[in-house]
Amino acid sequence: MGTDTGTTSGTGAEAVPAELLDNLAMTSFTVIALLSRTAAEHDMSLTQFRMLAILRDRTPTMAELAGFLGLERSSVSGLIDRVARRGLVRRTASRSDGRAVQVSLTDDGHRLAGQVRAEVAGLIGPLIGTLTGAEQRRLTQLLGKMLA
Amino acid sequence: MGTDTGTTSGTGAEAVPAELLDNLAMTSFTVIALLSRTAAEHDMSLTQFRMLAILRDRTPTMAELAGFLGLERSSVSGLIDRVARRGLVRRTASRSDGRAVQVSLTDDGHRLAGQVRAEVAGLIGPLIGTLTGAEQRRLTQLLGKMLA
DNA sequence: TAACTTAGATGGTATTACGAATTAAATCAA
DNA sequence: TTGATTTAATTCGTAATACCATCTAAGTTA
Repeated sequence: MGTDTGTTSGTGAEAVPAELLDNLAMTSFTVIALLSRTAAEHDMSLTQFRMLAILRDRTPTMAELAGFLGLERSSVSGLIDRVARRGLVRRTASRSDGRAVQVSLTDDGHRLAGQVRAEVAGLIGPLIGTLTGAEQRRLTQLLGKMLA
Repeated sequence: MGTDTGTTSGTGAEAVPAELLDNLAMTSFTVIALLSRTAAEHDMSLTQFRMLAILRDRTPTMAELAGFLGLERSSVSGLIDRVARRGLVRRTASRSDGRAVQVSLTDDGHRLAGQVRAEVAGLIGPLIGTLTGAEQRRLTQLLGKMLA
């Protein structure tokens, strides 16, 4: 009793194996903590880091960016304010819509985004280093299937 | 160039495959977002939810709890204040150390923690439902090995 | 007993994120 | 074309998060 999430022999593949749930949660917390720490070393929040990653290959409007981040537009205004103050992103008036604002990375922003990504890769290395090459490929594939 | 994280034929298993890095990050954001949303529906933050999960099978001191959460002790004080105000946790004076405080879940806290966990399982279900049973077991095992 | 260390709480600050209200531009209707 | 409505973004006020520095009380050590 207590944990009602065990691998019950139910009506098919519906019940979530408790161990998978736990492993997914723990992995996620580990990865996110790692991303946060790396971002923090560059005086960035996790959200700012996400934003930089998103802007690497996009130039969205404020509303679109809010959509990507799952935030309200009002939240993104302040977020961009702070990052723009540091010269990492730039606001450009949209030519097609006089109300809209296009957000893009500056050169500094591009540099920082790339650098942080490399650092993250360095930190994730030891984590996935416990897996053999074949296991890494299998994990990549399984996660990919799940996300699809 | 630009992305310096490709699967370089390096000195062994050191380089991080970019795709694995991306899949891990995306999975983590997905899972964390799911946890956050579920917590938010119960007027809890992600940290509060983590705290509840931790307290399910522990009765740590404030300092120990801070260690589990990776937070400063001062941050945990306020965190516990807010959750205790809602009757989910309880502070008890430690008998072995007059300075220390033991934190434990109340019955309400236990109930809520269990309920939220069940809801999370329900939301993760569709995600991992794309995998066959065998794939789920393999994923569980791979994540477990990585976390070990 | 005096000096030090540790546990927790408190106060002040910056950030985050929200909702409500505001301004300006765009669209739709008459 | 004017007037009403919708939409994009910002601003304002609020609550929560988390930090650091500081404080108090309780332990430990010299």
